Amino acid sequence: MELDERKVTILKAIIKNYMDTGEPVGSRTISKYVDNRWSSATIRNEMSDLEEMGYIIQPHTSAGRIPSDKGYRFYVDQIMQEKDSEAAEVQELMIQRIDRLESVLKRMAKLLANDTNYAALISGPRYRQNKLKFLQLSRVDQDKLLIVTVLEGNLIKNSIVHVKETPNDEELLNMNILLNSNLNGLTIEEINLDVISRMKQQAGSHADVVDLVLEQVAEVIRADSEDLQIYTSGATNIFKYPELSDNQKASELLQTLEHTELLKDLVDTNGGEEGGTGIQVYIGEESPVQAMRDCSVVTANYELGEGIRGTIGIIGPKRMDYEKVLKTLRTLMVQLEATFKKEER
Amino acid sequence: MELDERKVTILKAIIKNYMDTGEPVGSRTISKYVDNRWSSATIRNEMSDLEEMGYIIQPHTSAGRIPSDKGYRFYVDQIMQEKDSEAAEVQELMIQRIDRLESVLKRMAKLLANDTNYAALISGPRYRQNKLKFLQLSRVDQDKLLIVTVLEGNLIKNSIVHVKETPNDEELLNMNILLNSNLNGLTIEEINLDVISRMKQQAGSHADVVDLVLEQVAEVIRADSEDLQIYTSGATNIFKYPELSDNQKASELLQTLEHTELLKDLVDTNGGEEGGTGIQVYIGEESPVQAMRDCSVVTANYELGEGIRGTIGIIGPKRMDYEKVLKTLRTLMVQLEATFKKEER
DNA sequence: AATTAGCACTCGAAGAAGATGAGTGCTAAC
DNA sequence: GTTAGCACTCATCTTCTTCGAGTGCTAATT
Repeated sequence: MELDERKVTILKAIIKNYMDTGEPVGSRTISKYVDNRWSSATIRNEMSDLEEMGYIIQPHTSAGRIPSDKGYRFYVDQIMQEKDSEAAEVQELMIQRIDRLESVLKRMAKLLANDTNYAALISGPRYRQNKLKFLQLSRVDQDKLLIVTVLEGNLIKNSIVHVKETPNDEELLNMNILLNSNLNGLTIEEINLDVISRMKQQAGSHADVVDLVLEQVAEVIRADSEDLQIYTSGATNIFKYPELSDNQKASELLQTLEHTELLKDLVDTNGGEEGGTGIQVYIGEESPVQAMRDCSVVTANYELGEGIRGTIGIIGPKRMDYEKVLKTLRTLMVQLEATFKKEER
Repeated sequence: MELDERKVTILKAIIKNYMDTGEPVGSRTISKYVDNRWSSATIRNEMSDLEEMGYIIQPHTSAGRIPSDKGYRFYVDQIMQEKDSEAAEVQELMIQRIDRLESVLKRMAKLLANDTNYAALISGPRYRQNKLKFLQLSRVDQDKLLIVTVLEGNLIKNSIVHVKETPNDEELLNMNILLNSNLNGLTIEEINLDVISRMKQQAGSHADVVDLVLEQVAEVIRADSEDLQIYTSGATNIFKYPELSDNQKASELLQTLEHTELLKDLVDTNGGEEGGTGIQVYIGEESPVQAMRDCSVVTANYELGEGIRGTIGIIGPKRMDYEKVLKTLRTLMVQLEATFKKEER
């Protein structure tokens, strides 16, 4: 059997209606929806076909139909084809200042959740193969040294180490020159024994400090690439959708959103490979995350230059407003990247 | 009427039983619980008295009794009096290293939630009237300066500013000396026009950089004292308690936990004034947060020296295991402060 | 051949009626 | 002061009924 034009019209009508109400929709409703172009009986026949083809489902014998995963998939694929020109108006994307990327991302998640009424998720960027750009030692106390580590991409990390005795100002100055001239531009893998021993030699009486500093630098870089930061917002929005808010499901979903390690699968996938917008839609069973099998998940990858990339995601009911979500995400990505570029300028 | 010994025994028995089961407890249950020391009829009479006195409540005529807020209050007050000597064993409080206080606090909230099976909340420390300890300018790019600001209490903040042209190394060195000699030990209020104009004069050709730096410093300090960080963990634990997990209540409570601004009242209160352990117990209606009127909330204030203080909180059902929670909190506080001191050493 | 009106049928949801039993209050006896 | 005994209450569970939205099928119509 083929999906002729009338079937498509009816399928879309079913999906649209179900999106609004969340209730199974019957043949008479559709008949009215299409201005009685066809009678309810005709619609019934068509619906019967559509069900046989797997696009819609009857929850029980005497209920209307709801879209199946396949039905949503068809709908979404259609939307994705239509290039929407107009951008969604994202409320107040006045990111006044990137003080810390983290805070921008958090605010962005909040914005998204508020704007869409679904749950939003955003992963902090991963910095791969990052290079050292700049190191600075300073004395902050009698026995404490502050190490500021700047990585490629202007990622800044601080650490404080304790030493028996801090070098004096001149020695510090020399150490800073020593560290920077030896280490700048190296990735952590490139800092090998050879480099280290040469530095120690040059450091003379303060070789122990070199050790401490290197240890810290290694830890800073490792910590950053290891624990993936994921921020969520609007998780409780799911209570707005009856089909998700029964206790069992809501509990599972919220628990998943609370434990970021369970969200890795969502964020790890490199959706950008298709070269398109990098936006992916997972409907129901398609989701890589167990607890989201009753939801739809839309993810988008952002890239802030120099391989710094992360993921934004929206989690909502299967009947989410895909059109709006896709638009909003696209707009947001553009703005995020633009804001970042401007700041980097 | 007086609370004689038998009434107290029975009241405690009711509370203990209710804590375990979450179901109203009847006279026969209690009778068995006290090894038939008194018959169910006697218990009934006593229960009738206890109800009249407001310590227990009958949800409906033919149900057992449950403790009222007043009943819990009595019980908790008794526990608080008994000085428990033995410390609770808090799982694996091996905080290997304070890399960033933030991450320690997050982990601690997680720990607490796991350990108690209630929701945990922890507020980042507030730094009041903070003094500048150290400033450092470095060049990281052609047109970018890195400003590292260290405040009293070793709170470190970074910011990057754009300048038309960075000073050369020697000028930078001089500027650092200038900034530190003029600003160290001052609070933001103390940086007045007088100080600023004097510095600008001394800075000569790079007076504009001084402006930029001061602006950043002001912002860093302001941002930090303004937005109070609150981390929550184990929010979904509330689904473990039927009396809290009906959709209405759970939704409200979770929403409150998601919006940190609603938690301010819990964290702002300065419970330490009584001079004791600084632990406070809010039972039901006593809670300052609307959505927690059906819960109990236990908060404790920690202090990490130099006026850096914050709050830890546990949110659970009224029938929470107060004894355990109090013990755990006390232990945790001691350990947190000890860890911090050691690290500061 | 496609469409539609008509009708019997299905089945979940909501409500009513009754059965169950845990738990109480009260009284009278110990 | 304590306890046994008993009538009474009332939430909960089960069963039964009603109701109606929605279907599938058939026969008539275009």
